Amino acid sequence: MPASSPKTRAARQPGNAPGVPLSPSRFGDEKATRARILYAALQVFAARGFEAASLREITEKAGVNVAAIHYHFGSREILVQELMRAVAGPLNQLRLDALDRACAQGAPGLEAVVEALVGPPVRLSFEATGEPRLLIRLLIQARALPQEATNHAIFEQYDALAIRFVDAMLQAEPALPREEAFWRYAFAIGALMYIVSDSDQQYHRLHRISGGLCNTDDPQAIVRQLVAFITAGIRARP
Amino acid sequence: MPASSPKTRAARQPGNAPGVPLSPSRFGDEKATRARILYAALQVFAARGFEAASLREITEKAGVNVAAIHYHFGSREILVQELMRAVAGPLNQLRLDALDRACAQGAPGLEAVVEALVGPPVRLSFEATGEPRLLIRLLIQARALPQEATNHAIFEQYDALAIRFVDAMLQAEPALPREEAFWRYAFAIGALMYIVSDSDQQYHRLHRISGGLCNTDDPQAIVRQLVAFITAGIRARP
DNA sequence: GTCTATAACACGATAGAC
DNA sequence: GTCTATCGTGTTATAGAC
Repeated sequence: MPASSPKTRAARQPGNAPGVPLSPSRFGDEKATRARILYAALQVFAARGFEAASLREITEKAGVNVAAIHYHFGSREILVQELMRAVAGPLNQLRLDALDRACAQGAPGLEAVVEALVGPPVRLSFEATGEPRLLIRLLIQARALPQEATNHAIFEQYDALAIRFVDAMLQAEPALPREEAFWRYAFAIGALMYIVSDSDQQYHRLHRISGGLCNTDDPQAIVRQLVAFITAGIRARP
Repeated sequence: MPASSPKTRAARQPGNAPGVPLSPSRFGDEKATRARILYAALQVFAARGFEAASLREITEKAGVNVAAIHYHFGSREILVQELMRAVAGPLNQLRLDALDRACAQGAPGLEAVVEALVGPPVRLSFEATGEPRLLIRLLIQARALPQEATNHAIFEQYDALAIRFVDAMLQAEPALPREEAFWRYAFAIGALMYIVSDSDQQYHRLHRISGGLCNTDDPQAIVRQLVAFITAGIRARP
């Protein structure tokens, strides 16, 4: 593994502006090989898992050569890290922006705080990528299988996000004990990730077992249901 | 892939009694090769993911030969299926038993229903296996990566469980609309799985970001927090 | 039932032509 | 920047001795 120049040159290349929501065309110039690899990697890693996915499947989907990944990223592991950064960063920025907007109109109520937490990921997951739910499925797998490559890349920014939102929850509900606020933040994230991942194309579990009552393809319905459930849960007497 | 006799003979072999909680020794006779393979498979699949794990790592951990898996199970895929069945069956039976016990003392309150839903998996996950949380991590991965092998094996029994518990929720809270009951059942499962998987040996995210306030190694605390949050969420006005 | 040996193939990575 | 060819390794699965 020599520190050859193409790798380091490719690693410095911008390719993806921070804070920009994901979409097939927003990993950079859609024609650029690097951008096409990243989007194909999103699809394949989300569908197969990080360890199980192969670079060959990614390059086939991207329509590029196998060697292109090593030229543009240097290694499989670096590709994973850059993908996670490209996914987690914009998503969390949307949440922080939503929280800032809520705070700009005075001290936000609990509903507004929870909406800022769950609204952006649900909407982004459905609207911003070609196939919905890829994004959340990728994050679920980063959690399900802790790996050095994925965790170090994303945990730091998620920790800061959590503390920011817990503080906002505590400000909206001053009677809430600090310990409960942290537990319930975690419960909220769990409910969010589970429901978004639930309804993938093949199974639609909740839709099926509810006899069609729950439309898990409607992001507005998901957000509405999540906010009602989570706010009531946060307000529960310990 | 000829339908040779050893495979089918091995597949019929009982090896694991239904309804028995999981533990290293309860996949069957602890000395039996088949039982040792199953327990090693639980550990390795939970740690690495279904596709990424190799049979070699499983057989090394079980102290058996590589060929033993093919002799006792026939193929990698059948091993996965039998493992999922051995994991999901006993867990859900514990939940149904707990619900039955609650119903035996008259119509159960919502707290009792939720406790029957989340208590058994939390306790089983911590107490019944050598390494805690292996069990839930396995189920999370079965959800995160939909595969024919895992999903068909477990979804049917989970569907029945869901409907049983939603009915119990509706009986405890007659004013609750049926649609909301299904949404909130899914949210409860999401919160449960997320919190149990959160605190694996390396990261302990919630414990860390809460500054040590939340003890995610205490199953009683987890169940208490889950029940408070979920019951309040279920009772939310739509 | 358990082992060794090996077939048949997919993987990540790299060298080197263009 | 992009391709082909290939190396070395690890994988599932099976054949056959014991």
